[in-house]
Amino acid sequence: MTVRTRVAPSPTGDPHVGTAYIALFNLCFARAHGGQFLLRIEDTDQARSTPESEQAILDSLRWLGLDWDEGSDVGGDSGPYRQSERMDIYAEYAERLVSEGKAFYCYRTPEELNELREARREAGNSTALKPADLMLSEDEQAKRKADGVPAVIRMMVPDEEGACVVNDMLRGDIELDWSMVDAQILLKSDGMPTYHLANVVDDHLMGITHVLRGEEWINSAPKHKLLYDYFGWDMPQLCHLPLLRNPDKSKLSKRKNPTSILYYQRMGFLPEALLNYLGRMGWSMPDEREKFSLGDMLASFDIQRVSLGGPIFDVEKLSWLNGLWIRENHTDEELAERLVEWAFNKDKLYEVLPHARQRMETLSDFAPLVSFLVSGTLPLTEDDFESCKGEREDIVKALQLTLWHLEALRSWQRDDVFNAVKQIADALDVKMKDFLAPFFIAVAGSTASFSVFDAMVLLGPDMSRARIRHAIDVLGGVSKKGMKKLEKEYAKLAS
RNA sequence: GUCCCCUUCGUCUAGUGGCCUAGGACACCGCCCUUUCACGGCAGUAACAGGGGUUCGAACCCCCUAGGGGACGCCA
Repeated sequence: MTVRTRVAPSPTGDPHVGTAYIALFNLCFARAHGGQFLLRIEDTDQARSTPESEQAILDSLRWLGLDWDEGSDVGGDSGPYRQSERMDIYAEYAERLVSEGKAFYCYRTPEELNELREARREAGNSTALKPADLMLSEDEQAKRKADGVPAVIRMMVPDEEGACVVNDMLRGDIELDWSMVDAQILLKSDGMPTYHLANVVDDHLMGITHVLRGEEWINSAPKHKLLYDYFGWDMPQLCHLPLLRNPDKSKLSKRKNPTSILYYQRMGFLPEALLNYLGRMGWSMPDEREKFSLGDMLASFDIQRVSLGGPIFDVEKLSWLNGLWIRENHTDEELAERLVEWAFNKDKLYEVLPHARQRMETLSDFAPLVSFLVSGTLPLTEDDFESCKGEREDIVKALQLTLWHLEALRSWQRDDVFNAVKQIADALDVKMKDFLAPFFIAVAGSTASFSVFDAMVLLGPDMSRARIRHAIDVLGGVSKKGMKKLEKEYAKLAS
């Protein structure tokens, strides 16, 4: 048995707890059956995958203790399929389908596609475009080709009534109407494969027998099944795991919750506790024990014990569990070691000393100056913002607009953060000095601190965003109506 | 809009036709321990979404309704 997890960097490059969640269950399922657990890094979208974002994922998984087996394709020089000179294998497979009439070149423009989808929706149908919808006359096809219109390769799909039956290890047979399945793009105009092609080809080449992935993939299973049929390959057994949710039950997202493993790391959660908690999401030990290690989980793993309701990620219970791990599994000596490893070490001191030293008269000035860097959520109250200029409403607005801008940031260097904040300050026509005041409170807990930009860089993107979000909450938050208004305003600023 | 998945305390869950007057954990509340707070101990509030079947018997099987979520991209 060979099981794989495909991991893709999130748009901002942060390692997502959802990725670790899926990886954990893949690992348990594979190892509990004496099989292999392989990892495959997704790198078909150049905009997302950078060497740094890929490395961050690998580091995070390793930090959690999720080690993958030999044969994984995790970048560097080791990967058999990801190296750019090998990317053309996907094109070859796509061409093979074209020559067999199972795929076709498509020269349609984005505008045309929008119109076609709109027409279908208005007719009350699904928006799935079929080969027949996309067909151009031979003349037109040749003309566009000659004009150099970008082409993609799409797969042929049945255009008939009826359903595709997909088997899921937890749900049994699922019937999905063929009418919902569109002529999926397999090869993009830049020559890169889409997930669907890459996924099927890689899994086949890697000898994957079982795929455990998130529930959001159920709807594309028919496409994958069809591709396996087209290639004449055996399809792996599928298993769709429930999705981790925000407190409002929507799919776990960083806009509503810290989702980066780095955040939990910086917050001071132990990897074994975080992993333990993820193992409790949608799964339980046969004896209902709350606290268990990866080894314990492995020893009693049974995929049938997965419950299908999407679990809400509850930081409070995670904290309790983390406390249990700290208190019950560490001697003073071990705890001291962990603290040193976490933040109380020379490297971290060197990071902050340049910012702190100008403000020190005695050594004892140091701790209060930097304590916010090793704190979790700051104990703020509304009164802390009293010294800030402007109405409370305007402060909240400034915080929220900037928060969105910071959420969109790809890179978290000092200049990037500075520019993002400055853009909003300029757009709102507020002097930088006044604009920054609430950010000092939110991020450092006080206006008497070193540069808020340096502070945010040291804290990292997720902790910084979480602090700003917390400040907004402390100030009373934004009403649903107000939020819509702000979103409109932000859209205007951003464009 | 179309299709798919899901539905047990506020939250995570146990439960696979009789052991269910539905069990555990977090949170909350109360008491005890304690010079404070926390930890720990004890106790309490709190759930089978609704309606129809099937069955001697249904949280569990079937159907309908409702609610929630997801998918419908040259993202994964």
